[in-house]
Amino acid sequence: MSVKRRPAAKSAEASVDASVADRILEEAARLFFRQGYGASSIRDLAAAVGISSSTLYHHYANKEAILTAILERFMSDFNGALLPILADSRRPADERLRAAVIEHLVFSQQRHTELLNGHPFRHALGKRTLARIIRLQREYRDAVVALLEEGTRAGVFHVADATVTTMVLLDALNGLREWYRADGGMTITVLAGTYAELALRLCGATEPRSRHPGRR
Amino acid sequence: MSVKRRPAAKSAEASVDASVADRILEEAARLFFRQGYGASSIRDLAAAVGISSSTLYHHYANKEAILTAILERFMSDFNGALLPILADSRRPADERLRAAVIEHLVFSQQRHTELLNGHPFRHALGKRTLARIIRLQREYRDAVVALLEEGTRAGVFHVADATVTTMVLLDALNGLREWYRADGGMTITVLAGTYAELALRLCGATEPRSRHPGRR
DNA sequence: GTCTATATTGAGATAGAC
DNA sequence: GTCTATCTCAATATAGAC
Repeated sequence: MSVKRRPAAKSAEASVDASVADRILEEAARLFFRQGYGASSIRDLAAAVGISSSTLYHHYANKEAILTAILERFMSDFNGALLPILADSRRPADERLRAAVIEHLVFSQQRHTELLNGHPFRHALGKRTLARIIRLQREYRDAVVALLEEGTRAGVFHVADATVTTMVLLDALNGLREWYRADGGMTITVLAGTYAELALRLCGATEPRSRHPGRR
Repeated sequence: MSVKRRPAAKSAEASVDASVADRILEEAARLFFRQGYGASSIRDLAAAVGISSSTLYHHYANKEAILTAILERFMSDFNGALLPILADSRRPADERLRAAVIEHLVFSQQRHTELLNGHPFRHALGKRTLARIIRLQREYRDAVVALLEEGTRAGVFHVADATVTTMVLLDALNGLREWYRADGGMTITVLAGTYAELALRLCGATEPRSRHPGRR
């Protein structure tokens, strides 16, 4: 349970109609994102949800289980959205890459509080859980590598080292959430378009001169 | 004190001739890097250095002061190494970018345990300290933006949005430390060369056909 | 400058009633 | 399923002798 329906990008206030287990995940994601996992106490979380701390333990075994639930749900939803785009063999590689970059950024921004993967959290997770998370990340990464290789074989890309190029691309995409703030005037959609152009450049896609980004 | 001489990339064992304050920083960086700041206790650290926990407080006011010392020393050394490269107006922009990318990666790898900036640590630092750290980061970032703009004006680069392109580049460079392990067969020097090529591509530098990376 | 205690706080988690 | 009250422990930091 608690993995069922969920209003992905709830605007601001806590969902009124969501189950307690879901509201816990929602508030936990917000807290962990803002204050960090270690600095968010079980009591903080209980207060944010509006329940007592012991009620939390009725819904989740412990603090780590909450973090795990957030991460696994996000990652599996994320892969569910991205993998079909990457592997859609009917479209040319550059189109798929462009679409994937945009979806990656838009999806991540819509649910940015749940995007908690990063150095710190590795230390908070048990071995088995960490392994599952990493498997999901690797699945996505491998799909990107495969796309770059396929595109290079097709002559659409010119990628010398698909693995390194993929890491460069993904690190750039994931880095965005560290500095992007929605109130800065740049919409995520516009920004995603810019990133897509840069990704194509990175992969040595032949740039159509008509809409090349090389202007100031 | 403790900010003076320091053997930058000490191979493995603790320096015998270093001061206690320096050895504390060295072991703290290792511990924080491996286990995370929150998960490293003052007792762990004392044990690693081979002193009692109370002796630590003779050298540093508290745990945060140790983290601060590590971060500030690293960042200021880093800027000291990189800013002159970026701003060396005698060299063409593409050469400077290539050199900076390589130095960024090599420097970061040599002292990778000290490279602790990332989401988690922001929550461990006080406001004033955090502001100083961010100022140093911004100084570096601005220098990169300036280089991209200068190179574009000179026709060496074709960068549409220097700020976004800079973030893409820096996020990619900083992301490396999360997944790179020196025992994986790839030397950091080779890898840095690949990153430099990709950086030039990203900036729309006119690729000399003789050594273009577009081969498998 | 280093040590052996120890004070103090706040965390995660549980007991058991309703 | 939710609460109040509490246990237990580990962490930062300090006191004060040598």
